[in-house]
Amino acid sequence: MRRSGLSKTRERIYTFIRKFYREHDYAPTVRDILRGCRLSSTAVVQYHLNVLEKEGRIHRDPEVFRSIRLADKPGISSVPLLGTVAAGEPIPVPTAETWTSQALEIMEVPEEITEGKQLYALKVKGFSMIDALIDDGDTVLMEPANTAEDGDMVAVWLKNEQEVTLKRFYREGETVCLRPANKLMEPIYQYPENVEIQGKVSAVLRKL
Amino acid sequence: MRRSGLSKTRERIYTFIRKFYREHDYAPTVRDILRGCRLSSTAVVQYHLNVLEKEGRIHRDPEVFRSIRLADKPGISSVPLLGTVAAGEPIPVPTAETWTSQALEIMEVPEEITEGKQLYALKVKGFSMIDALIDDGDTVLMEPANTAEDGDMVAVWLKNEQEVTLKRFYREGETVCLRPANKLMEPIYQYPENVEIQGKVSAVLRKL
DNA sequence: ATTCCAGTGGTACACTTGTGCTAATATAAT
DNA sequence: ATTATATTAGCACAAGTGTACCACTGGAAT
Repeated sequence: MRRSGLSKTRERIYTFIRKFYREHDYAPTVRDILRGCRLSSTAVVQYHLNVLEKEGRIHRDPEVFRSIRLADKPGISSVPLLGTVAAGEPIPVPTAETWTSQALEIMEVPEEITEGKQLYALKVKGFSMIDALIDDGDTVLMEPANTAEDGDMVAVWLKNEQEVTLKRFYREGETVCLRPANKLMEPIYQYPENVEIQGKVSAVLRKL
Repeated sequence: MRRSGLSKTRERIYTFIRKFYREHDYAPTVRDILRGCRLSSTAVVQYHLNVLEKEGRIHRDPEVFRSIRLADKPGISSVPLLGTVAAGEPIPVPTAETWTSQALEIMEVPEEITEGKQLYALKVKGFSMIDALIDDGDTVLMEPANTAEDGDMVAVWLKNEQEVTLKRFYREGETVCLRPANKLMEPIYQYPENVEIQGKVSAVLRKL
């Protein structure tokens, strides 16, 4: 008998449960495991399930069919809400530590929006970004960035003006053109030395 | 029978399943639902589960105990994208059949946004709603409604003008005041006979 | 040897569960 | 009123299911 090391059948059972969960999104029964692991007695399965539970690797409710749960979690992208952004304030740029340590809240967003990228969220205060069609109370999802491509919606820090605005970014010869998303309003032109890109706006979320 | 609006028992069953999942991490049986919703026949539960499955809100494997799975992953709701909305077009109002049958796409959004409510999504085409801070290409999440409270952002159909706009709704004596979200722009006043509420705007989603 | 124990096999019981069937009721449309 | 459709009700059956029980194997410690 192997005192050190893991029981082979028990590991096969455990991995089978994982596999079964991936394929069905619900737990297998004792007899599902029996067939899946080519065992010949429900008692064997029962025995190993009891051990696995005692080891804390699974949970079960007595007498409830398909009640096996793994000490495991589904992966949804959670995004830290790092603070608020208002007119005249620089946007806080997150570091590895601030990422979750000083998060006010963890927001859960679909992967569709993040596309796997590491984003952070900011709550917009005031109407200073209304020309970017961003309202008071909206949430913006930011992607950390120092540079931008033409057409990107970026958060820029204007050194002389000492303020942050959200604009679409275009290079035009020697200057930089910053266009509001709202086409009714006029673009502004700046020298590259005066603009500092703080991040790309990846999405806007408005809850009414 | 109510053709518009959702079956009450069916919604109770659906929310019970969600609640049960939150509490147990596995699906309820038909009889769990029966007891939890204080119904008196498994056939009633079976009937509504069949409808829910036809509507695409749940999935089941035949003859498998506790095989109910929600179309919504935990923390994420799926919302049918029913079409586009542009100036001069009425907003399509969904019925039970159109819910998933004619959905162009199923969008996944955080449950934080839907708050459990049954919403549908529309893609905005053109700039007709820019005074509501809604851009071309934005997605609006609509909640079906015929009435509105003061301050609600609603989609209204103006009969005389034959067009839909998104505005904030206020009653002012005999008339109805419709305010653009953009405070730079002027509100319009209408007689109640001319406005027909098509739904509440529950959220705005902009992907850049 | 003997004892101990993790692990395996086989089986049976009592209960649970999805489903099918029939009937009844309620509301809407004609 | 009549028809159609949605919903509720009661019940029975076959199969699925967790669990208890007993017997057995093989290696390790004594």
